[in-house]
Amino acid sequence: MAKGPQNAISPTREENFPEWYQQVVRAADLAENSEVRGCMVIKPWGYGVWELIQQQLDVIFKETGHKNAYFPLLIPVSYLEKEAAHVEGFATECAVVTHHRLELQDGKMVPAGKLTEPYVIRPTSETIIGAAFARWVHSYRDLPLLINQWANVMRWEMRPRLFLRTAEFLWQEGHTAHETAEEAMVETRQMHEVYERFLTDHLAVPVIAGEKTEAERFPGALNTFTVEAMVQDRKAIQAGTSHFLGQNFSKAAGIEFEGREGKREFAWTTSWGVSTRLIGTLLMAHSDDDGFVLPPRVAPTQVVILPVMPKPEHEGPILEACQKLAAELKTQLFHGRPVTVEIDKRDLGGGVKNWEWIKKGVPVRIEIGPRDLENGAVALTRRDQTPKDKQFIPAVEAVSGIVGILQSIQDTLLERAVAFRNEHTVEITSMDEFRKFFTAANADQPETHGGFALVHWAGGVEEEEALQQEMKVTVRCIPNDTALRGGPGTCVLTGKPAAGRVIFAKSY
RNA sequence: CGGGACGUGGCGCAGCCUGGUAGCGCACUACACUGGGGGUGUAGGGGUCGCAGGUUCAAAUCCUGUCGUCCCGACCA
Repeated sequence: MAKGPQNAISPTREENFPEWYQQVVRAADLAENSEVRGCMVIKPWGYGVWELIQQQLDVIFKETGHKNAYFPLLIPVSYLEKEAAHVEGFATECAVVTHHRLELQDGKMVPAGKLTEPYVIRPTSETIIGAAFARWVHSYRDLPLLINQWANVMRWEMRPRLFLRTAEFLWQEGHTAHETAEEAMVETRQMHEVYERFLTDHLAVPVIAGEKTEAERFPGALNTFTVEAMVQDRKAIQAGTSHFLGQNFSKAAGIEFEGREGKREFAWTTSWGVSTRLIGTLLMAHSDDDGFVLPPRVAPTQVVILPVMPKPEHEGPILEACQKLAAELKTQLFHGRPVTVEIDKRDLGGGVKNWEWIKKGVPVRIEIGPRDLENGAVALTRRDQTPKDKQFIPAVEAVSGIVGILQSIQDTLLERAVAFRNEHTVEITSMDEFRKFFTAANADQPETHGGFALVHWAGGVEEEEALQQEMKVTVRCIPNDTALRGGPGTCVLTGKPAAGRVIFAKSY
């Protein structure tokens, strides 16, 4: 029994958060960088998490009346020109396709067959979906149009980070068109609430839901709603946005219909999306210095069974017991789905397997050895507790109790995240305090500092940009929650009357 | 795109300053002993040093360019 490092991940969160993040992604076998700049290979364990996110969100989308469809990857450049603010927002990060053929010249493949009109690889699909909507909508009877697309998009980011900001990423983008502004706003808010609920109930990540200020709004949108999570370095991460696009995109794309009064009207559109960034959010919200910690609802495997077979003669009976237990566990339903179980039969020694699963973040590990077989017991360990907190319980209890245990882990993760966020959310009433809160004591090697600051705010785009310049903080949102929002007060910067508080934070 | 660091077997690194064709730890393979916190021993396999040029009798080591990665900034799901 050699002693290893105390934690499986080095450096720890405290020592170097960005590096810790990279190490967890790798240790948990979630993804790796590929040979293509800024693009990642999502490995089975990471993709398994995405599949669960997808499946569960998809159910909610369908429940709320949406249907899936698929639109082209390539968008004619001219489409982007139609909405001024939109082009400006995305122009600098578009990958452009200019040719449609390769020819061999001097042993090298060179592009040939220049396209008359170049395409961009979609950075988002408002424009091309808008063009389709324009063809589909003729009458108010065709509305609302409620469409969702699961797709990949590409944004040529300057500084990619696995899951958080990759050049290509997977997401879903909802696009809807409505007869009236009110209806479109109801839709926008509905999806905003769906995201809030999903993050909280499924990912165990508490969020502050609210509206973006003008400075942070989606290019071309009239209102943007966001759910903002706090991760363990106390920064904010925008986890899902819903946009009320007004008639900007319908005018640009020509989504017109004949209204009830017989007049031509432009539709009111919305769009909303979440991406594989959710996996990065999950990771930074829950993981510890031993690796990934998965909320059971999105764990590709919820229970791993580790056979302990000191002698060859144990193999038969123990594997049999493992299979029996696995079969029984699978009869249990957790949130409507059979508990997912894997038996790790690999011939690896001692704690090696155990630590692998710890690093991958599997919610429950169950060991079955010869002693347990005699006692009809199993050794159960939860990922939300330390590896030492192993409990020996009768096998039947493991089966009957598994759903409760999974739910308990799910709840614990949420509680911890809520506690962490509350601990680092402060009300601030002066610029001195504000600067102090958002300034690291050690500028060269900034320690973890800051958090969410609730402040009265009456500033505009310019003031926000100034603060971003000065200390990298931005208004994350104007919270919906009236308790957070509070009553009227005095703007911390300008001294002008402010309607309520906003959340400031440094962000990803 | 601006500032900084770096690219040597799967991973982490040394070697580079003072050029002479590659080394360490972990991982991997086999066998044995082990086996409920990642164990031990023995024997092995694997790299031409990101890529492209240049200097040189000779380059991982020097020069130029380029691509990529990481951190900070600007931009962003």
